[in-house]
Amino acid sequence: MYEIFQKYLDEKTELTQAESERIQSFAIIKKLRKRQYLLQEGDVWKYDAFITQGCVRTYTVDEKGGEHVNNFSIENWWTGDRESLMMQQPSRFNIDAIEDTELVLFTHENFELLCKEIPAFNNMVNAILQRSFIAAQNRIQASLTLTAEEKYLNFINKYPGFASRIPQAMIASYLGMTPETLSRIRKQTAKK
Amino acid sequence: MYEIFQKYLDEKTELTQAESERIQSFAIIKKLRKRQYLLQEGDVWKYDAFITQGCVRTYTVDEKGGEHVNNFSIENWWTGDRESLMMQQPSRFNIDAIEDTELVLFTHENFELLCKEIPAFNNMVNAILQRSFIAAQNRIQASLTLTAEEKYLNFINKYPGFASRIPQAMIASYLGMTPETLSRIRKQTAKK
DNA sequence: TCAAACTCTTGATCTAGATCAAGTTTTTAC
DNA sequence: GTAAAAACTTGATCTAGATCAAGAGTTTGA
Repeated sequence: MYEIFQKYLDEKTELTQAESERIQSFAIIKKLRKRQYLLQEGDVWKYDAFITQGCVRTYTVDEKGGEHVNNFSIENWWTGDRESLMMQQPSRFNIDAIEDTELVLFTHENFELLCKEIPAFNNMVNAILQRSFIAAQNRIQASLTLTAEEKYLNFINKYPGFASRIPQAMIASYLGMTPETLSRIRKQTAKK
Repeated sequence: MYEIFQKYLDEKTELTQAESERIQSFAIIKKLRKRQYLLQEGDVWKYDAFITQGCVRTYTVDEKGGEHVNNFSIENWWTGDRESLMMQQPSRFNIDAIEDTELVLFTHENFELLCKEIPAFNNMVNAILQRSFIAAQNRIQASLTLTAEEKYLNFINKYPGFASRIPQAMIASYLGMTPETLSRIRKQTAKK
């Protein structure tokens, strides 16, 4: 499934044949079964990871055992724990597969090497980071200003297709509400 | 007050004399009085802005006129609206000064030029963005998992010094609660 | 220097969404 | 194919925090 990542690169950057090959030479293909962990709380995250197929969630577990979903990532997105990676510290997050998933991994060492060697690659990485940051800001904004119902409508509007492949309870958690509340909201909005 | 920005650069990067001068040649010094806008909703943001002195808030206004504070930025931090800047679209945010404030501005054109010309500068900018993203992720995490009281304690722990220079009502808004609730929490926690 | 305008506190009441508890439906795994 | 486990719904009740209201500081600016 490396072709999917290659296609992504081709869309986002202009690379020479040699550069493309250099990138591919570092790529590690990884497959996850549904429920399988990519990262477990307490481990140090060491990769840059691109999803070519499937869906993954990033979440924390509180003292009472409750799970809080921070993020979903699907094909053509990146995943991982930047904080753990940058600070070389144990992660507070778990990442596991919601569906059978395929990824392209780079060790961060190799990834940084690619960023240094290939300016176009570095620029692409920075552009992605910009967009991730903007998305995070918008999410904070939404959490401060929207009601539960508005958060849900905003979510399905922004990420159509997610609702059908991700269990409702996880979406509820991502939106900061209980599964019961989301169920009632869905019933409400279906009527309209 | 450019020296403060120069000091920041010296701490974060290794620049030649010529590079430092090149950067300074693009710098625009801007002063804001308390309450003065740096950016108003509907305008397109065109700068990269570093605060050398003072404090600024980024906020939105909802249909009912309620203000929602997204961010505070103080000296040695950056501010602005990345989304408006990147997409060249009217901003949904207002930014105004909580105290008399001094900034160093770069037009985004010049800023990008500096990034291209000076790799060390580009690297610094990317490192800042990384940290901003991590901070945003942590804020999302906190908003999903913490109670009102925990959010406040987390805030004063993370940003000691902010509480004394920013009006309580704005902090309450930033934390996603009403001023009344924050006032009661402070009374509560003072007792302990 | 003093009135107007903010800022913060405190109390009473209300409500969106949480929690608790049972079903019902769907998926999974042998 | 079917039993067990997940996933979802629905109802009853509860509660953290919101809203409304009024008073007590504190700042501000002419």
